[in-house]
Amino acid sequence: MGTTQLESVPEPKYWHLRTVLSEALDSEFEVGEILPNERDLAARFGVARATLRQALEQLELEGRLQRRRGVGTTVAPPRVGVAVGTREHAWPGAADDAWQAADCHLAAPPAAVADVLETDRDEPVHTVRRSRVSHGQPVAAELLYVPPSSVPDLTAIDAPSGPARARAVLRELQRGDLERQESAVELGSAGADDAKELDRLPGAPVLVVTTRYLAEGRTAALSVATYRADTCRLTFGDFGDVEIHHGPETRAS
Amino acid sequence: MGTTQLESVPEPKYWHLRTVLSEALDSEFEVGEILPNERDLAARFGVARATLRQALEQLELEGRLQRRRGVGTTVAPPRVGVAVGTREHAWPGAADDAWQAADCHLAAPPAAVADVLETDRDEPVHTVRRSRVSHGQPVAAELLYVPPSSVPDLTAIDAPSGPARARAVLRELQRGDLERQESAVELGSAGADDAKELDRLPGAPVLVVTTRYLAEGRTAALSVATYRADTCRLTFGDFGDVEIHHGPETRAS
DNA sequence: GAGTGGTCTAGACCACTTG
DNA sequence: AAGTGGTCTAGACCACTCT
Repeated sequence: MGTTQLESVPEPKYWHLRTVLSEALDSEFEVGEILPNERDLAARFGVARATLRQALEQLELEGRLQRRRGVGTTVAPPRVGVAVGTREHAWPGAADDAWQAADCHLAAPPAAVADVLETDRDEPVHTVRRSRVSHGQPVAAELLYVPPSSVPDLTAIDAPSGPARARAVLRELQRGDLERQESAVELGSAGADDAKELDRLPGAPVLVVTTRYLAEGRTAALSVATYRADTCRLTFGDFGDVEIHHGPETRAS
Repeated sequence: MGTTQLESVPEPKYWHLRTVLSEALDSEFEVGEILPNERDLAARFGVARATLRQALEQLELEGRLQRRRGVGTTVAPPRVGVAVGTREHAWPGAADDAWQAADCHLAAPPAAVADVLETDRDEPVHTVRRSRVSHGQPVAAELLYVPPSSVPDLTAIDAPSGPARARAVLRELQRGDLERQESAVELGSAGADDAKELDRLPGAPVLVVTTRYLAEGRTAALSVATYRADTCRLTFGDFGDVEIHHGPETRAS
């Protein structure tokens, strides 16, 4: 008698809300459109703001919504496909790659990285910081670890750090005939530094792509890249412009 | 002057808590060990339970903790590497694959799937449901869509559905000389059905792997698999037993 | 300064597992 | 029955972005 009708199955309110909102997004909203604010929405659905927020968080995780403090909640565009497994787009130093070298310095890497690179734990390696932009939005932040032995011809003349140095390291690495790469993808949360670079809050979900580049049977470099999980769909192979997944309801029968 | 000291940088409490707990997990806890319950932990740190829970949720997202209703919170083992991009483990119908065919029926797929398969939207396709188990734990649930044209020699004699039928479809698909596959990975949340199969609650974070199998230049089958994001690290290539990422703090310098 | 989302609280009740 | 994590509430205040 109050709003609509009681559920015999005690489905959580926030989950039901998520479904209702998801359908509303499909039928009644355009990409980029601004939703009513959280207090209004909560009142409209007769729930506490915390409950409404739980539903919005789900939808944001699924890439359906975008929320910005001080601004509002907008309908997100479909996720952009980001090529991760191809030589053209992802190999360090490729000509037309979408990466922008930001900085480089020589330092001892984390122990786990040194183990993979098979260097001594306190041996300094070139550490290149890059960021990747797609459609005008920052989508990834990367740290690339390059042992000096992988770039033997690197001249020590230039500035020891800075973007120019980063490009030089990448160029030399590219000359070393990279054979293949092995990648792993897992879920993580953005640290304070990554969050700032990705224009997100700390703790934002990211897809962590760890890639090992192999040359002549050994590990020539190691990359740890964090991609914005809300806006990115990582593609391996040429799975470029296909869009399939759109929430759990995809699998009707 | 109450507990410890005020932060000049207004770092959120839950984020600080996450860091403190993360370090405690590294130094003071063993894998599988049970943490104190949420009410005790919240009291110990002098925060509301909701705030404590926010920190625990982060850690669970990062694969550090495992929480089960009615039981408690335990320290999670390192994520298991799950091969996704190799012929041996991931191709449908491979001999030693880790998949277990659960069911199969003939039905019209979602419109987006039909578009990729280049079939008519109301043309029924074989829909195989499989689940993947690793180390005794369910890690993935998959729906595999196979157009009848990809399995021309499939006999219509056997039962039209059920595990046996599923295996028959996979076997015939395998005979069709799959050439290569293209995959995409994105973050999603488990629907009610997937959640149950993965032993999680609805809305649990999952890595959605969409794979297109190609044979003779056309799409022979399409797979949509949801992997538990908390326990899985997806590997492409032979990136098997390497473990690197361990929270945002990995990138010390 | 007004309006937005982000954080935090203190409490309640529910669903589930286990002894 | 007791103990756990999961859901929900009603309110407060903060950080941020706009105008």
